[in-house]
Amino acid sequence: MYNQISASLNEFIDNKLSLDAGQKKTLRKKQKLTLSDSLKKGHWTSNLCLIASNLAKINPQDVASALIPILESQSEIAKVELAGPGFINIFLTREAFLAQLDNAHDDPSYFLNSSDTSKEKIQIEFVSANPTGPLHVGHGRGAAYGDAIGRILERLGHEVSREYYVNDAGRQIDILACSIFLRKFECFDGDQFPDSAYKGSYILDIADAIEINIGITQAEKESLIKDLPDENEEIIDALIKRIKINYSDTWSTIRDFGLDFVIRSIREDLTKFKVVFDNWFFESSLGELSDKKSEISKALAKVQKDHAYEKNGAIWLESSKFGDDKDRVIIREDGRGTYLSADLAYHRNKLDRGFDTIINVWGADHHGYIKRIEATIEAMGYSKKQMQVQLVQFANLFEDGSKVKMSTRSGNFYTLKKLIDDIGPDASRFYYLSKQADQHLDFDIGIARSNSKDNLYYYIQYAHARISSVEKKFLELGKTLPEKFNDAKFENCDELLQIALNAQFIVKSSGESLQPHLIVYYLKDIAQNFHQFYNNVNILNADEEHKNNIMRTLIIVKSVIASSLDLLGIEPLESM
RNA sequence: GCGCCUGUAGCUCAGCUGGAUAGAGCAACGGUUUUCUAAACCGUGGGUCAGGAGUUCGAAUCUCUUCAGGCGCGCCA
Repeated sequence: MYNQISASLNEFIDNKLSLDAGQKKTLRKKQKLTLSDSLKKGHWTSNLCLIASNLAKINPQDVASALIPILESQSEIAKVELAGPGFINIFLTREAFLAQLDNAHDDPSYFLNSSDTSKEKIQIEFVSANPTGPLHVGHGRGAAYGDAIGRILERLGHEVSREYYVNDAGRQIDILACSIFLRKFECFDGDQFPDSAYKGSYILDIADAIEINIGITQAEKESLIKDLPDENEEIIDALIKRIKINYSDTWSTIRDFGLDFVIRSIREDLTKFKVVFDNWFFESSLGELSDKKSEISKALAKVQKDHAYEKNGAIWLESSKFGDDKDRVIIREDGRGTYLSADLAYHRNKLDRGFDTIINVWGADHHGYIKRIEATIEAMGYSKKQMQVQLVQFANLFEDGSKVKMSTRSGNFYTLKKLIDDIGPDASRFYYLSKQADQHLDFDIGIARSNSKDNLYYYIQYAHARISSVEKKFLELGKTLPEKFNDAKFENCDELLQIALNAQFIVKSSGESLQPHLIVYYLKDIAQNFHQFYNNVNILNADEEHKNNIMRTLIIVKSVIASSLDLLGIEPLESM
């Protein structure tokens, strides 16, 4: 019906209104046909008359009086009313209303038109946490978000590739290797261990796990930690340098082992969280700047030719010419590349892989980096419109009303694994997704864990479980579940069905805006309406002639809840 | 200083490509179980949508401004 009414409205605009071409175009774009939010306003609502009257400076009633007879002549439409400031409320016949539901249930894209389902190749890069330690609860939000928009975009017909960018080159990895080395050979007494090294207990686990035949003597240890600089960051750099020079074989063994260990544990945590990546892209695969044939060298050479210059011994990218606030160093004075240079090569690699759109999910603290990377993309000759950055804000964890303290420095932080073990992957995902991603989230573990009525997650699951239970009992009576609505006049289901119809529109707008929280709120809405219905209608004891439509309603609501939860990566519960 | 984000009921938040009386959950108070799961439902109270100005037939929504809060502004990653 949506497409049919839309077509009638567009035809009306084209043929029956005296507007110029530009106005008609505006009108077609601005007019909206939406599901009415209350059945008192009919089944469908259009604002066409309001917009048209605005453009043509005529009374909305005059537009309506021309439009209404056209709509009412259609056999599926029972009546059309002009209401409020100029809305058109369309009331369908019962047969047409119920037919929409059967159709939408059979075809999950029933209300989407062809332009909505045009296939795009979309890449989503998310999490991408540095492989220097376990994922913490902050990463969990990005993981839940990236995976959910992936599922939503797939539902809308797009081809989605999920990627994790592994920063396995650079200083932090050196710090990781150094930290393991120091623990492995117990170079420091417990409280002397440098603050600038990673102090988390996982470093000890890695040190325990690694098997190295050679050891180092007490004298060697002493000389290693002798005459260290005063400043924290300098201490770790000095240690790295000394170990690399004196123990190069052991260093690379430890480095490779540690990196592999951390990446494996990250992957395990994500798998537990039901987030699976199609591709793990290693920064190291871009090669070294010293190798002229490496991918990073080639990428840099390309921009260097036209959009870079030398200043103070470093090579600068003219990013300010492409919208950045200032120019940026891509090759340092000492000849090493910057983080941006690797990222530049990485983005070139991604864009060359033929995606229509690449989506970068970043922590919100990186928002200052957006202009820079956009400028880099433009400088390389691509369009920044191909890339979309989605920011994810930090999540604050609360327990019993007080904030859970987290200190990354000391290694004393709340890990994602702990959260999943605590409340399960599904409830975690649900709460992560319960608020717009780019805004601060207060995540109350106490509530998420509780069986109390303020736990919204269970409120929704309970609706699904209740329907499952009724279905089971219905089948136990030896009946079969209906596959269509019949023509019964029973209308108690209609409010609930009207909401069920909205599912496809919610998925569409949540995909277009990349906002999964719209689905969370929709789930709350439909669950609430179901619970009301359940309390009002004694389902299994209802009149036989009504029972068909009631059961059909429940099947549809259950399927809408299940498929909406699926978009969030959550398994519906059959019983509670 | 510059840039981005936020300010809606006591609390946590929806609503923001302008539209019909501003919503929900929790908290408070009062009800509902001989009946399919009471992790539910019903009812009552609660708002100058931070303040001000502007655009419009119409503003929580758009523009400007003030105030309050968060974040970012490296030859770090």
